[in-house]
Amino acid sequence: MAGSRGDKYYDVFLDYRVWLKTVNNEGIMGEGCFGLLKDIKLSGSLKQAADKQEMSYRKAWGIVRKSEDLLGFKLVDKQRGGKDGGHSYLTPEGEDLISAYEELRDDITQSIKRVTKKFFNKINKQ
Amino acid sequence: MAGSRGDKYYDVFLDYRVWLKTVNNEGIMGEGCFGLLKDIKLSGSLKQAADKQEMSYRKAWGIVRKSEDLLGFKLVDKQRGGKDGGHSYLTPEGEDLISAYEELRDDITQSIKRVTKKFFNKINKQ
DNA sequence: CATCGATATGTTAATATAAACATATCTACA
DNA sequence: TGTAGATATGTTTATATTAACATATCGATG
Repeated sequence: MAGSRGDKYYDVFLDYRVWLKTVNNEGIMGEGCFGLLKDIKLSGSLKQAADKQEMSYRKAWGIVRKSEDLLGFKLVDKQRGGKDGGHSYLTPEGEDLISAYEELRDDITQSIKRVTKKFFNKINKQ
Repeated sequence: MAGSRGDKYYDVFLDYRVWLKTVNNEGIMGEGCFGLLKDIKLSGSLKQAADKQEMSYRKAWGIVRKSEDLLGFKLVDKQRGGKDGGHSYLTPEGEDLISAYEELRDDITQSIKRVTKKFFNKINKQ
């Protein structure tokens, strides 16, 4: 029976989240912002990135703005008007941030995998 | 200036959270529940544990109940009535869970520290 | 110089989460 | 046998987070 003592806990798992935050505990960047920035890099458009991430443009714009406001510098170089209506590109700082974050996330994923294995070994032995 | 390019990012840091969850993505245990269980172990009382964690008894009780409901077994052996009004002790399963979780958390803390160092080295070099 | 499509942003409605309030139940012990 | 103090739980209020709606602006190009 699911959850009962003695089964192998196949129905539970360890989950985690990481954020870059200000010392004032305000979230600068998490998975949402990261995904957005990555898709901006791919598509050259905040709107397209928002669509890809299945969030409203309003929300996506707000996430980027908050992040930039907290950091004090631009992550995205945004242009409006013109034939295509506008476009968005990552600034060098934006590029730096997502590559560092990606590396961070990969590293933590490994850690979590290792710890998860250990955790469930321990639990299942008991 | 805080946040501006070129400073050492002293004003930002990496934060994280971990949870034990059901595959249905319901939280079984996080820091809140862990802290409670630990204080129940120390005090022998859900009420005292709630006070220690600075949360209402109602909330504490709900956290433990949800956790137990999802797992399908008891984490706390609760007795009511009597001279002292009642008491709560961890079940062997509860003991197992907090010791495993504690080990898990310690391990992840180490991982995060290592990754944080790497992250900020990278960021600050750029 | 009108259009189109993306950026920009205020406002309001809907949900979800958490806090607060209220009240009942249990039982060793004086 | 009434009391005290902790467990047990429904209900409601408040708060925070997210989604939805509405509307303005910009500017290369036909």
